[in-house]
Amino acid sequence: MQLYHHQKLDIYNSLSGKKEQFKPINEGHVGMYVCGPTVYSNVHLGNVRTFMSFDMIFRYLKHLGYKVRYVRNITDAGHLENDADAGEDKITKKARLEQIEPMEIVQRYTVDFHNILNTFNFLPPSIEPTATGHIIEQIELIKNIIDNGFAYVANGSVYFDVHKYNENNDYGILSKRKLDDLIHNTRELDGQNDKKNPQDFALWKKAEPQHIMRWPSPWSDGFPGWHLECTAMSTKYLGDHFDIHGGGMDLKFPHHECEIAQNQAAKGQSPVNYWMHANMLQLNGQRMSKSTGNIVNPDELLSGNNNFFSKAFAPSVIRFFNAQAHYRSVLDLTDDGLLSSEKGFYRLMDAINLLDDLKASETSSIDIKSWKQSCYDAMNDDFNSPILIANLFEAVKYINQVKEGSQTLNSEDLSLLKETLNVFAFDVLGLKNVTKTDSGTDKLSAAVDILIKLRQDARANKDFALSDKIRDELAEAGIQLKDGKEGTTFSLS
RNA sequence: GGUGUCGUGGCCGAGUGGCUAGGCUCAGCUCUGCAAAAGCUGCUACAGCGGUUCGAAUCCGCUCGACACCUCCA
Repeated sequence: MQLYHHQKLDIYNSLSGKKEQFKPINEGHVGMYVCGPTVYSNVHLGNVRTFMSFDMIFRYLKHLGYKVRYVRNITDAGHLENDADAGEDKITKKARLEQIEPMEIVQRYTVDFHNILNTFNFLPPSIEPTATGHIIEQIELIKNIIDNGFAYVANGSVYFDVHKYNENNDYGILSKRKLDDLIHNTRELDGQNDKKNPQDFALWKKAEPQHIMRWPSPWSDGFPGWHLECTAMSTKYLGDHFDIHGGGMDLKFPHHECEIAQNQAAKGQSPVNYWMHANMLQLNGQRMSKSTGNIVNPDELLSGNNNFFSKAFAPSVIRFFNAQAHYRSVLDLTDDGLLSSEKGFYRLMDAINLLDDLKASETSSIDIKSWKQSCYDAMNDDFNSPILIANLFEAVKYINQVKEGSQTLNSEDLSLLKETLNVFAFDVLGLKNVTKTDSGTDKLSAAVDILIKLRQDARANKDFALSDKIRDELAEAGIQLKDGKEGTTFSLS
């Protein structure tokens, strides 16, 4: 009996604007697609936040017992930068500047992306397809859309006919826009001469002579339009209709709106049951942006090598910080915020590490079973990780109280508490148990234990000058002693 | 200009038509030789102005403000 049979999960669906009970198309199986990065530069920290949220969602679905196929693509084909650039795409442009092959750029930043995600303890997706590996599928899709009358060829390029589509379909169903409003509010842009209407978007773009990335097609040597790859790859691996599609809030329009239109036009059905959108990450109250300099890269955040933060932060601290906000809320990255999360994170880890030392009693004075269910209730409510964390801190209180002797747990509840904490802190939230003590070596802790013993002896002899000297000098060296009822422990600061 | 999200205590950040979110900070107490750590206690907020209601921070309207999208962006 899998957990999902008795844990009722609600998901906020951007399509309906409501929380809905999650019911997969095939019982026990979940198909989830998340729009991945464009690998033409180092991965953006905001991008990392989005993937971190979906990593947590992936982890929780798996924990519930679902067999999840999680597809997250790599966009390596290059998107049109803008129409004024006459078809030159971002990847080509960067390659030209650095005098190397486009695929060399792609390779470099794909490796960077994976390194960063590994550092943050991400689970790998089930499939990580690349856009360049699915050119044939994209061409086939375009043929379907043309055959069904929703696209037209113009000067070697193919465009999706939004106005035609909107006659019997709702272009704007996801982003809650009206085509009429779009018509009245679209700016005049150059280089759109081939399009019938400015709202139309490219399915295939003819390559200019200087364009290096190009593939043959029935219409021209060129490259696919930038919404098409996700339709091609999601349906190839998850089917024409699948459970969950995720991405950043800013992809809702036009990207995801176009995916719906493409799928509807090519396959006659809307592709996705549950659309999920993660919110933006800000830096000191402002959007991150290269042009204003208000930006920090993931590796700069981890190394402390930046102008925004007072110190380096461990990957798990950043994960914890992220999980303290709901995935649908804007999160503001600040030094104060990270520092306070860091303290809380280590307090949680210290408590978890105390578990093995706790002594079981005959009876329990705390209702661990209902505490455990409240952890599930939090996650079942649209993956509410902040409430989950509030519950984890309840457990911190329990652990410390049992240690102090003001509460008791029997051995059954003690192992249930331990098991549940491990599940949520490590399996679901993806934290790593990096305690301050763990950062030392066995030899260090043996040495500190000797000093602790010497200090005990000094205290027993009322030689407080010596005992305080040991304590204070260790503190100066970054080793903090903690006196408890059961003896003295230490942590590194 | 259009569309959408939102505005919570010293800070961060959940939630919700009547019942303590949680974290960090701060104060007091317990423990301690003194501290630290840990525990306990306290600090009772929901932008402003109207309205609906027995009752609203939670629903509605307006005002102000923030953010996102509308143009590459997670």
